[in-house]
Amino acid sequence: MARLPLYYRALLETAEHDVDTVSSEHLARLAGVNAAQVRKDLSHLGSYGTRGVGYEVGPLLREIAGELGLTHEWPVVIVGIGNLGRALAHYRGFEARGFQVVALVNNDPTKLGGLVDDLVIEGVDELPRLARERSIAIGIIATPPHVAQGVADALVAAGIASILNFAPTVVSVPTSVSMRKVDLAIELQILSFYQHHRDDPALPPLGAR
Amino acid sequence: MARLPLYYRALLETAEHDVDTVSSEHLARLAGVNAAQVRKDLSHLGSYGTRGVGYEVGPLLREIAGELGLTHEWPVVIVGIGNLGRALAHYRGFEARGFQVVALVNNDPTKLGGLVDDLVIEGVDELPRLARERSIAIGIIATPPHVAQGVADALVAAGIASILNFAPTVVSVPTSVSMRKVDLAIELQILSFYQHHRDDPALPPLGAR
DNA sequence: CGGTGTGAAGCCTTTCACAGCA
DNA sequence: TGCTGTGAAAGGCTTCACACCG
Repeated sequence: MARLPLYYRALLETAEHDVDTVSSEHLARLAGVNAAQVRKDLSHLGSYGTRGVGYEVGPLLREIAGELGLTHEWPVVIVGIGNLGRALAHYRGFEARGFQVVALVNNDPTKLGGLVDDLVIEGVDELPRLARERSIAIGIIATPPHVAQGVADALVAAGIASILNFAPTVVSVPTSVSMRKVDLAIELQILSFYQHHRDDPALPPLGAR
Repeated sequence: MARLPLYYRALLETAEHDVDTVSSEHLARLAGVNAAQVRKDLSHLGSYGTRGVGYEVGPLLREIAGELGLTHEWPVVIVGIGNLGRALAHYRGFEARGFQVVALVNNDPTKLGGLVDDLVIEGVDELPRLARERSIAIGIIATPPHVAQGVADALVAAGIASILNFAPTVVSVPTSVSMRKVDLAIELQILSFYQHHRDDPALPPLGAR
């Protein structure tokens, strides 16, 4: 159900335009997917559509928010306060979507105790306490690759079971933990691959990618 | 072939350890995928393995680098110099992988002409000239969502056919252009979804995700 | 033997097509 | 009539299993 957030965003936009009903086709265009897929996805949530009319924006928004667990704030810790970590700490898009950065962790002694906005940078060994005191459920790894596995282990040991990993390395976690990866260099390499194979007849047309 | 960069990174690591032969199983562990998959993927590049022995690290590395188009530097332009854009401009992981940020673009008049490292921030209308003079093939969009579509159009008009989009909105480009998306809020929402449905028996076990 | 290369099976996701309801 | 909800078909990707080779 990785598409629910897309529908959610699309519905928020339509709600802003004071539209209170959308067809699967309209929603599909906004989310950039197929209309049949929208209907199938939404049917899994129960019947929120009216045949011949479409879906009611308000109720559907509430249903999806509930499904995604967006009815309350999620406290987040960022580990690794380099360029990327600092940028993520400042990123407005998180709070707008219900995620609040409540702790910063970095083991570099020169940064320890420093401030980013109102947050003190703390050591990795403070993770268990921070996680407990601030009810942290999500950790973001923005460290160099060679310490990422250790950080992941520390997050797991602190009871944080959802991890977003920006470090360009393979990190393994217990199956009870969910982890998502964002690897910027790999994204560029994939672009480079297609750029390099432009006009390669053996490749599927670009529209299909 | 979105896994080639993973193999590439894994092979670089083994090369550092002065190992010159790897089995598909070893490579699979390093890349975090299935061994059969490694063999199938690599067989598409031709036969670089020796039965009973494994794959020769050096030749395989060169072959993959060639396939990914990593034999030369790729000049990159970053559009949108907010927190994220600035962090990306500083990000070391790009240059280490053959991508060089050669231009910064931002339309905010208060930032125009400013410097980030040695690069001058230029206006969007300079894109065609920059793309031509600096042979830019890849553009990164790190703007707020409401201007992302316009920026994408400008990139395409400037002849840039590979785009990495960080703006949290759906952007459409001609089928001749390849675009990849990284949406940080959506990644967190997906984590939130699984966190919210933890212990939900209707869901597949976490290991399968 | 050990490990690659690969047909075939299995699985999961997407798309089609249309019945059925407002 | 218009659009949802959904079985069935199609397609793509992953995994298995094993023949074959060094």
